Amino acid sequence: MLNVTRVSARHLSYPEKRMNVAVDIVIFTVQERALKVLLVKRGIPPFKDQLAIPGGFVLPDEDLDEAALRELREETGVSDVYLEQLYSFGDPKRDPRDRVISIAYFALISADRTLKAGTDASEASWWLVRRTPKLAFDHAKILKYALDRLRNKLEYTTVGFQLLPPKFTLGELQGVYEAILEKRLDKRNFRRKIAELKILKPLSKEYRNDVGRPAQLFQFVAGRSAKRAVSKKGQKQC
Amino acid sequence: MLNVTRVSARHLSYPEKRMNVAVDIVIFTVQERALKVLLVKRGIPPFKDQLAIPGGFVLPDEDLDEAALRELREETGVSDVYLEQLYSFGDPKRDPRDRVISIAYFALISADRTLKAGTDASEASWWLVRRTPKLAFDHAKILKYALDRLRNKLEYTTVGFQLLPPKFTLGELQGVYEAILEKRLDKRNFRRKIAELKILKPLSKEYRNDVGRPAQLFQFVAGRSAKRAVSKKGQKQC
DNA sequence: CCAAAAGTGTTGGTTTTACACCCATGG
DNA sequence: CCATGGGTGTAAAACCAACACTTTTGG
Repeated sequence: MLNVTRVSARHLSYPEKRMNVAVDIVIFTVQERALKVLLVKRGIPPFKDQLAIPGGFVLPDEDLDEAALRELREETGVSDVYLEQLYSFGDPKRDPRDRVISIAYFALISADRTLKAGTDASEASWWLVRRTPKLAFDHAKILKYALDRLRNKLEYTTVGFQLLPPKFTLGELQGVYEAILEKRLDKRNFRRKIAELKILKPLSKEYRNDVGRPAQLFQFVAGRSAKRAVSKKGQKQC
Repeated sequence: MLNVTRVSARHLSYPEKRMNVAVDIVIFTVQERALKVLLVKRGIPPFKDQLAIPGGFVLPDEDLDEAALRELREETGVSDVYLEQLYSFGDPKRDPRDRVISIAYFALISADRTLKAGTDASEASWWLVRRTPKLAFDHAKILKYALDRLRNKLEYTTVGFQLLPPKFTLGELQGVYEAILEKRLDKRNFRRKIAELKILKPLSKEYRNDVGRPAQLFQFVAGRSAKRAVSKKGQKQC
């Protein structure tokens, strides 16, 4: 409205060449206090026998999110997880055989979920994020991007809870944060911050004890908008 | 590494159907202390004669960023602007005629740049972000998404400077922030924050005076990594 | 009784907000 | 001399980081 500056613009027109569109999903979990990512071994070229982030092509009538969910189900047998679009990668040379645009997603699944066997020969397994081997395509770049995003989101949202089972202890929760941020956090400060968010309900009379004193179990209640989340930028590494 | 959980995974295979891939660019500027967005009137169906965000198809050998830059140049005659990928939209019905995946970008251009005439009949003009008419496709959603992102980035990065000419006053800078955040900021607090960033060089003996006392001109020096940027979450609206 | 993890408050430093007056120029 | 925007400091409140000991259980 209201402005006089005008320029001409090219007409939009339909192109000569269409492209392959895939979704690739960086699936994270935390096991044994370490952040892990699900990788599959490719059964076919290109990059046959190398490890890759799970993914697949978007079907003609599928929304991108649907495609990502479907792939996630196919690879892991799991639905109902946290899933978020990450970034799109479109280097014309990223697939050596044909042009493929990849819409990358990241997903968080809780450690208690065991993955069920899929339908074909490729196998998927969990790898320590810090010890991944060479990956197919530009998947190392995608993984790095996902990791950065996860770290950032941890500090201003409550995504971290997605990595835990429905009932968990504060120690486990802190373990998730420490695994992802790769630093130790102060227990008292951490608990104070979590408490301020008012998003945890203590389960009365429910405790867990492996070793040591039994810990109160909590449940995540998404309730209010979780403003300032758990962050500790400058906290000294213990 | 190290984990034993395994699931089968579908082979990746090349799909039957390819798709159209487009880039759409939300181009912002600040003029007269208001945030504006560049819209083009579509010359061809679908949505002929409606307003849309500028965009076009990705060419077969073009990276996504290149495609966005090219479109930006074609629509505005301007290169060398801030450009960032936003999100990808892929609802199968978003284009009524054929399936088109849109990779959305947002760009910031400084108010001093006048757009040069393009090469064909469609015309582009600046619209107040708060007063845009009905847009073609899902472009209203894309615009909203871009606006949210811009607001957020303003608070923890220095993107705001991209909306100003090379030389500017602190009043102008504050005006950009106020236009985007849609709230008044405290002058002294704003200036203190900017000063802490140490990213502005005062231009000695250079002043601007329209009305009132002449204001010192500054230059943006990208220099150091600009940690905590200008933010004022809970600042009282004056 | 030992080992292990759970649980719990206080203090000092830093950051953020609120707030008001004088200055230089043009008309 | 009036109108306009430029320029500047301080005090109170909120927030954040550092830090150590007691409790409960199992073995």
